[in-house]
Amino acid sequence: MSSSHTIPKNYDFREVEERWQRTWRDEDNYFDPDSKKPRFIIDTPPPYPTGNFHIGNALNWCYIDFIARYKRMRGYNVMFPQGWDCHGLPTEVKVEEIHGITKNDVPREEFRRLCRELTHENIAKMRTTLRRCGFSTDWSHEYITMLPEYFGKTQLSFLRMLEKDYIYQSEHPVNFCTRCETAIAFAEVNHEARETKLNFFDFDGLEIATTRPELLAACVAVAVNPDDERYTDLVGKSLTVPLFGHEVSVIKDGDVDPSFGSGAVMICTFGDKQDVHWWKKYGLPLRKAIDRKGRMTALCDKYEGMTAEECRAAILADMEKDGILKRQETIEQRVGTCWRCKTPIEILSERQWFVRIKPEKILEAAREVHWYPEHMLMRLENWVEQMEWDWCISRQRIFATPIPVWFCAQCGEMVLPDEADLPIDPTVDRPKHPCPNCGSEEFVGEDDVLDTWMDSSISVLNLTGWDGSGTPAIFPAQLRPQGHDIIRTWAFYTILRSVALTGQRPWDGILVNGMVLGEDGYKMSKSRNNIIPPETVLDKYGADAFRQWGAMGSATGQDIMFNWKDVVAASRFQTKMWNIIRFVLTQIEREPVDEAAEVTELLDRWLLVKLSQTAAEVTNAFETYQFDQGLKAIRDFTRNILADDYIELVKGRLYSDAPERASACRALTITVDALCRMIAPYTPHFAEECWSQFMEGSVLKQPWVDFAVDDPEAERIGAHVVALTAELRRYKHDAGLALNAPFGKVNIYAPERIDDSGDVARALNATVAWKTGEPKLEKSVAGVAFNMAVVGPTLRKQAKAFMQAVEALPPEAIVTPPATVSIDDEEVSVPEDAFTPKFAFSVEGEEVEVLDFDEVTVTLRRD
RNA sequence: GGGCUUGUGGUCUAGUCGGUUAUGACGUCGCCCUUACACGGCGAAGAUCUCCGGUUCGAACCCGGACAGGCCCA
Repeated sequence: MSSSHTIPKNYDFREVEERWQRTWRDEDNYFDPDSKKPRFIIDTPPPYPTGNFHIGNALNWCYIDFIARYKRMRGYNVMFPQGWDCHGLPTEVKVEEIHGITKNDVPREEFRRLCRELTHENIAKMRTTLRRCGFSTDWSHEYITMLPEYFGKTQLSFLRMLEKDYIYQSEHPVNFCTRCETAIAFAEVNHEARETKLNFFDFDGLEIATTRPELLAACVAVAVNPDDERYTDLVGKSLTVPLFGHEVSVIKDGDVDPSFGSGAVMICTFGDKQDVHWWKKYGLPLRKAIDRKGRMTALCDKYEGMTAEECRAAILADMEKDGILKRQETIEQRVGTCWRCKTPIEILSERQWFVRIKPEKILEAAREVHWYPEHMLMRLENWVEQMEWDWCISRQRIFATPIPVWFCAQCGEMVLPDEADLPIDPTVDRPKHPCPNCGSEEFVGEDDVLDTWMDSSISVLNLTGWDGSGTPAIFPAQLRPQGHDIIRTWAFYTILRSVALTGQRPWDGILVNGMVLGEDGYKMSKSRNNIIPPETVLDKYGADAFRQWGAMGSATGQDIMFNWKDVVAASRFQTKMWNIIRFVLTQIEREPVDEAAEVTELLDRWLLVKLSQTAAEVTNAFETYQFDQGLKAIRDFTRNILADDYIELVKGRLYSDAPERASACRALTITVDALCRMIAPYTPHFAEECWSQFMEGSVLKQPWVDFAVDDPEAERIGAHVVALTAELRRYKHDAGLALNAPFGKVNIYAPERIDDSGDVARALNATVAWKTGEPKLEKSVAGVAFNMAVVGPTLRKQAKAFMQAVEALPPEAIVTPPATVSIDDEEVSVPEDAFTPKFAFSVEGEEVEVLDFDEVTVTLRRD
């Protein structure tokens, strides 16, 4: 116990949080590789370093921090790393914007340098926010994917998967953004609704409807539904493509929707995924009409060099001129767009690198992982089961991990670097050996780079120390926390890579959190102007209040609406608890407290029972990642049990000089100690500050509450006393009396002897006499109360009739139930505890009021 | 079009292996500045638990359907 001191009247979160953040040392949060403690490795998401830590990230980090702090207190060796997923288009675009250049204006390496520079600045800003939130990050396990030590591992993983035939290159249709000039994966394609024109035109005598006339030059077939009687004669015939003149044949396929457009569809390479499907199925020729920059190719004759949009207008104009354009309809269409720049994607056939997808193996591993909440697994299953193409991992960009491959300029042989030399940049570095096939020393470096997910999908391998020589000793990790928006990307790719490189699942569990919506209920976005940066909340109410909001906003896994009210409520709870701390402190400092004092009095024992139940509830909540329930249990206990019930009842005893006050002081000390520990994962600064008023050292380094009190007698009788007091106070209130007004004489008749140490009398400002047995009152039975939990299951269909029969019984029979009652001439036995009588009281002589409360009868005479 | 998910007082929300009076917060109203706290205390009002049907003695909860919202995807 610390010596007597003054505790500030108000809790100043600004001063307190800043002070503790200065006091804590990073080393305390380091994962210890030599430790004998059980491990708890968290595969934290590496955010994209935009410079702003989004409130959605912050929610995710709150969860992670709750877990990390809880697990440390439980004696685990916790790894809570911080990664940064640096590569990718957004930074390239930002650099182009800042410096007023395009990526081709400066040498490749210079452009990369500018990207790295910006990224470092952004990371620095975001680190500040992380620290302000009070996250217990393990800064010794920070990783930055753009640094050689990380992307060298990305390259190593690439080579390993290439060896295992998981990676191959091939020409295949891919999603391509012509603005970014790069291939992208399906996961990066968004779908947007747009209005467009459906154009009906004469195709060599057949009416065809298309939304993409600019692809006419790429037309390779016309398809109709086999059951469509309009076109049965045409199948197998050949038609001449208007404006271009090449011949295509008419095929039949059940996928053609006869009710859409004219029922005849032209297949082009490639208008959409369906075209790719048919193209493969029927082995159709390939006609490339659009190039990587979105310009029409030489195949398009006079339209060559136009953009797709210009070409569309030109072709429609020409059709009109030739009189073959019949009509146009406006329709709503869903178009795939680039996730980053919103440009409609094209499907181009390109030589690209792919990762083979082996659905069964991925699903097998995914099912070994424990999913919280469980149903999120289904999202992954649905995604995996409907995948049609392999994962396209090559990108035609600059700021990314280079694909570590050269090709022999003479014979085309693929040449790989020595693993010891990684990382390499094949556009700068040269192979150390001549071509093993032809001996040539002329090489062409691969200038494609890797999809950013190739970096981030080995985060857990990196953390566990994977070096290509097998499965790391501390693999798999214990937990992956992430949002449900990236299940089909980050979670999916990580499982895929883990299976490919180690043959195992990457983690024991995955905790999927919801999205943070704005106060208006919509996803936060610039256009809606509903973005709230975490810093705004930190400035106004502090990190601990923000963290409480994160815990309480909604059940884990559900989307959570940002809500200032909840933040305010959180900060008020801190004020409330702070005042409790002040109260307890003044009481225990009044006289030196004997640490060995025993908790002897009824209500003190009752408090400890409730505390013990709360501790069990909070522990269970942490174990199942139900952070809202844990904090709710703490708040309920603190406000209702501790403040409103207990302290109000024992105040009088504490103010007195009664020897029994030592028992209350002891109970309060134990309670405050446990509360500080339990709330520490949620509000570390606040918990430290409270703890430091009483105890030495840091609460964060204390073991988790290990507190179980089993005292059924105190629990039962204490509950009676508390409820009884509440009833009597309500009575006082209803009678228009102040709660501390003198109240006269109260006789309480309970079935057993109760010793409340005089607490009730002091709380009510009354003379209280506890008695056993029944008061000498005249009472009459006024009704009956049924215990449905007994009546229902026992009597089932007869329940209703039974209740009617009981109600019809004479009063004595309700007080002393008969063995049976008759229902429809049948004798039905009366189950135990099926009902209790409701009494009405009448008193002769002295005028006393009677309160009937459970098994307890109270008579009172007001002064 | 498909998958997942949600629908509870004015607002947001808890809850449900089916059981008497449905949780809490904010808001509203009334009383109270009681030696921790007015950022407080005590109390009140306010919900046919989205709708329809089914199972059941009994449904907010289980089943079927409808409607509406959200997310992900085609």
